[in-house]
Amino acid sequence: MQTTTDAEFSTALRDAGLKATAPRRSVLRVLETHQHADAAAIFEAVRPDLPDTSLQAVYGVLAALTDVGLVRRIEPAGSPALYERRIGDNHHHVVCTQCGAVHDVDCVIGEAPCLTPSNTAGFSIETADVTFWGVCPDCQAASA
Amino acid sequence: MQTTTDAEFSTALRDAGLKATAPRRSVLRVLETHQHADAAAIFEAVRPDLPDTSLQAVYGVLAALTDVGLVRRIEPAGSPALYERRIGDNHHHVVCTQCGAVHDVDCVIGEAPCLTPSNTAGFSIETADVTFWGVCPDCQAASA
DNA sequence: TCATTTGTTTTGACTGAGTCAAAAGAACCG
DNA sequence: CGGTTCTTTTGACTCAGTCAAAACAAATGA
Repeated sequence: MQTTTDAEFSTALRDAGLKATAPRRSVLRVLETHQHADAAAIFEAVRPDLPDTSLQAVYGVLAALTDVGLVRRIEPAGSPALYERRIGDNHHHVVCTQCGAVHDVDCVIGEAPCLTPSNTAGFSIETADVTFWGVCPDCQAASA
Repeated sequence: MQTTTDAEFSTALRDAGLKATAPRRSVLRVLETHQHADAAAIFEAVRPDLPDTSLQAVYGVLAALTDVGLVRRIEPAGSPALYERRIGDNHHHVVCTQCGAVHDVDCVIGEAPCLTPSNTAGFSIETADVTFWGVCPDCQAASA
């Protein structure tokens, strides 16, 4: 159980130029325990706290937090967008092709892997997404 | 202008275990010239040839072709699925963050880059998607 | 502390992309 | 050429997300 206080969340929000509101604090708190959650899951997790919150509000909060860089949005092919709070360390993700589970994967080689394509077709490259696809330990066990 | 014949497309389809039908040949032909096209664009390109074809048929054809490996499906975050016929060489893609243009990028280093994550969290890794994000030459020129 | 301004959240309608199922039709096999 | 199997068509439907306007709350400064 991590114990970031409401005051700390509020400070983080204000430092990012956002107003500190209950829905935003609540979403940040949910993201401490729910890694790689989609908007619907975050909404469900927030609801006990804030029963009057709507899914659309969660979308709005997530868009605001993503804009200022407090959360990161990932969109694996075939699933809805997922959000995570671990940011700034350029890590990647591995997705289970059977159950859809997502885990973090540290950088492949060195600090900024795969950021040096051989031919860039004239593009100025800014970032790279890397998504690994495989089978998670649970699904491996289930099929054995 | 590439000149794959209908007979050649038919053979390729049958070799893959599919029946050789007009919509499938037509989609394959469209993919020769339209790299990285989405289902709607393919549908439009196919329509002059086959006026009675529906978008749903195109979805069906693309799903069948993807299943047997004749085309590859990519899903950059924020755009609909794109399809391409260049397969089997493990290349990646660079997407323009401004206009959405997609170009191929050859493997970063060696033949199968980024396929060796440092910690796999117990997953058995099968493939890796790499998507680069940047600004294409046209958009660079437009903003200068 | 209160009023004002500005930024958020709520509400509800709407869109885009894609899936699903059943019926009609076309390819392949002998 | 006939029969079986695979495809395509048609149409309804779902899911994820966006958009706009009105109601509301947080920060600012008097």
